[in-house]
Amino acid sequence: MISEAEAVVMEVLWRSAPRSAEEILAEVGRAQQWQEGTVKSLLNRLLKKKAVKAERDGRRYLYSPLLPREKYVHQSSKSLLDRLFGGRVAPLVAHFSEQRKLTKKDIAELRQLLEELDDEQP
Amino acid sequence: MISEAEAVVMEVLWRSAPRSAEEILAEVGRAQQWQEGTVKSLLNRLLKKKAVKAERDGRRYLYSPLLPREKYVHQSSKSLLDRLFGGRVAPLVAHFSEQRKLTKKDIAELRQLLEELDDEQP
DNA sequence: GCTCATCGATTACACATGTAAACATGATGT
DNA sequence: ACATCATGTTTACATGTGTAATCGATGAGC
Repeated sequence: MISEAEAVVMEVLWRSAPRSAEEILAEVGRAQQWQEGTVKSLLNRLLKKKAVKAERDGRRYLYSPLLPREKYVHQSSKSLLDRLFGGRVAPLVAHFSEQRKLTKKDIAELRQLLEELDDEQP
Repeated sequence: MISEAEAVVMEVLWRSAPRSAEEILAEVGRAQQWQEGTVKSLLNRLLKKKAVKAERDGRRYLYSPLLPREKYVHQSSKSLLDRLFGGRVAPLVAHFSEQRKLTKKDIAELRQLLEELDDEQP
């Protein structure tokens, strides 16, 4: 699958695409301390993995995601959930609850969510 | 940190410890197709990482976890949550909800959980 | 005491990953 | 047309990981 460093590049493209390597570097170079070559390498690996595509734009390429963020998020979350929580969501939430890591906002949103589920499935 | 293959060994020890390498192999060997040497290597890496300890028992060693499962679970979950959901729990649950991956049991438990939170914080 | 079976420790090796330098090539200014 | 610059491609290299074979020590049976 796609690695953590690669995912950083993907996040940039998911926010907005197509983008040139230079633009990607500009956006990510600050947070990560990456050189140009690093971003180029990552882009090439992503191309090889068919996670992004590149279209020529004059001298350079513009990159766009092929792998949808939704899919990546789902794969990652499901894998974690399966490995650590027997594939079930409630135990995960319970875990964060025990760690007091639920914000008031989380709680409000969860409540909201559950209500909506009620409405949907009468 | 501790890798996925290593975590498989840890799970065995978290279920019950101390255990000999042989016992660990017996328990994981079926599911994973691991040879003896593989388990030994993983145990050694875990020792080096201070994730387990070993106490002599005659000719062999008995291994026990040093890293608590709670800690491992928390690190892994938090890292995923931060990277993919802005560090917040509700969006993760929403994600699974959209994917229709909330079981009835999940929903019931979440509801329960929220009620308990109400009681706790008056 | 010598030999063999058992364990753990060491070493191996291919592939992934993070990080980047070196190289190639085509566009550009002069 | 030529040198230079900007871009992408190839190669590099250390470290981590999955998977194991081999080496070495140590206790057990003869």
